[in-house]
Amino acid sequence: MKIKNLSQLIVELYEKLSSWEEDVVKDSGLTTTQAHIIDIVGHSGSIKMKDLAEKTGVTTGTLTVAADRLEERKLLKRKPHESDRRSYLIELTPEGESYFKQHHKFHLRMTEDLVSDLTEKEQEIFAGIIEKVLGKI
Amino acid sequence: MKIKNLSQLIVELYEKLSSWEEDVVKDSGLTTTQAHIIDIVGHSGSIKMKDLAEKTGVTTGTLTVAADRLEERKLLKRKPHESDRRSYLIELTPEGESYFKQHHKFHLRMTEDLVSDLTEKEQEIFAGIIEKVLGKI
DNA sequence: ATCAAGTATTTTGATAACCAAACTATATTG
DNA sequence: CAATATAGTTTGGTTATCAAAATACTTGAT
Repeated sequence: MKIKNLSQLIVELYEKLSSWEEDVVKDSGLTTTQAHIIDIVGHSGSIKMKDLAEKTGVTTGTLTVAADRLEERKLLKRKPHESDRRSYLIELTPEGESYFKQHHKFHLRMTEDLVSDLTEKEQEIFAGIIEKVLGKI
Repeated sequence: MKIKNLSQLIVELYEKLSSWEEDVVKDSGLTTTQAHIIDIVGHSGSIKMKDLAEKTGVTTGTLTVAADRLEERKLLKRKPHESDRRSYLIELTPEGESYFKQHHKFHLRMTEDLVSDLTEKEQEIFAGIIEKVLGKI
């Protein structure tokens, strides 16, 4: 297998996933950053600003503003940290949870769509290879 | 194969690729948009603003500004269209070409790294599955 | 040939993302 | 307790982004 071909295929796959994700996020009325934040909080549960900023890959200053927007839209809330008065815990509101679940469902549909031409066997092999690539095996 | 597992794996793979790409682009001193534009022009060669905007997935207004920045940095240039005086052809400068080639090399290294734990056979299967997923077969 | 309609790009006006650095409030440590 | 560290916000500045208006040119129909 020439690395060149494989590289090209991976880039194309990445672009396909990327464009799907962007389309669905924009349709939902959030920016990609906002959706990313909802997704991380949805997965992590209650999380400190600082840790959330780190996971999101932005500075705390950037996150402050993004959290403001999401709080305005009632998708998340800041809860005072019980033992550290400098800190907040970020949590999803019911609306935020609902967005998160919906987005999760989109991923399932997207995956179904993506692998619809693969046999059951091929899907398993695909999963195994991705696990290996991710260093999970 | 449960779609749920596969979906999770695909999301994780996507995130891994995404973070690699972002890291390397930021290190290069360009924004992701700028790198995206260089990449598209590098692949397409001489291309009209309108077509470039479409391929990049932004409005022509957005592209005008981005092209200005890249022209300031001497990575691309506007060349008047020979037969349509409303239009420009966008091309990479030698510096732009050099950036493009370097980025391409990064993709190759990334791919090598990514599939280093796979056997030759597995790499071929992986490529075949991606081709199928992309509708190339 | 001319004039209306269409097209390519730029400009404008607004919101949002993003960073680094300064700032505020609280916590920790010597 | 004082000095230092940490969590989050604010500030000042660049860039991305869009929709809609403006500009300059092309095309099609009469």
